[in-house]
Amino acid sequence: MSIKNFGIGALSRETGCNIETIRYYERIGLIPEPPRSNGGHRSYSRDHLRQLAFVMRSRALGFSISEIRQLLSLMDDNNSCEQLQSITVRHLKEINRKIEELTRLRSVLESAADKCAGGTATDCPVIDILYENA
Amino acid sequence: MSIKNFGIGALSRETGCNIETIRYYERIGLIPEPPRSNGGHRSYSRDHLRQLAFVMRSRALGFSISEIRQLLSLMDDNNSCEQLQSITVRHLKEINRKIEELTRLRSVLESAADKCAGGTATDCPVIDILYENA
DNA sequence: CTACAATCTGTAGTCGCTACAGGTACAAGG
DNA sequence: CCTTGTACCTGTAGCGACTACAGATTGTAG
Repeated sequence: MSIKNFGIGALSRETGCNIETIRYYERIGLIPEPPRSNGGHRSYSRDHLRQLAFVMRSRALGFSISEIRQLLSLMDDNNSCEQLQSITVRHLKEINRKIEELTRLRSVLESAADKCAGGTATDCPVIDILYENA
Repeated sequence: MSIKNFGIGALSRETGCNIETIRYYERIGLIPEPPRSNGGHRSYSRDHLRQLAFVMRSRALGFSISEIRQLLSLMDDNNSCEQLQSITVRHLKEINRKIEELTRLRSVLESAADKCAGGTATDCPVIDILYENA
């Protein structure tokens, strides 16, 4: 007498996750294999939905698949919070690195675009900057 | 009586570009096919080096391969500077979008990491945040 | 001449999906 | 019960931008 289960299409609609992606996550072991109907159709419960939502949220926050795997295994064990925090902090550092990098790129490109004055391509400042050694 | 040419290894050392990547760029037509020695080894000149440096610098500035293809074709034609500028500006917008996104992620993750107080994984604030619907 | 480094081609793997093709299951209407 | 239409199934191939081999050939210094 379980609460009503649902198919992969409904799970996809609920979570906004592509059907192919759901099957992909299952194949690589990020989410558990659900039970099947007699005909072989996947049958999901609320728990599956919750787990998929966790994975999706982690992805949206920029965690890689292998980082998510770590998070999941740390949650299963009766681990201390510290390891989870350390993964998060490492991830944060990486995000900060990316932000700095992009900010640097932006200033280079902005200065190039600003200098464009409608000449011909051969003396375009964009080209100059791309030829420069940074 | 050309200035002395060099092999792919030297080009790799000079530019810092991986040998396999150089061959890859040649295969996809980002850099021209160089002449070959009798035995079939590639023989590069200063011009090749310059072209590869251009491609690498563009990549480092975050341009995609197809964007670089556009830049190259615009340089070949006697085009106006404006098209080059417009590619650059489009690219800049994308970079700004990414910076904003990463900044958003950072604040979410920072607040999670800050709240970690050394409890067990089950009540870790990191986990809570990953389960939340953003 | 020999040894060893450099280079060659071609293919397959990476990551995180996405997009088929070609088949089977299920739910609703007649 | 039967048909229709959709949902779903598996398996494989593709994307971008490389990277990593394997196995053969070439170039060069002692």
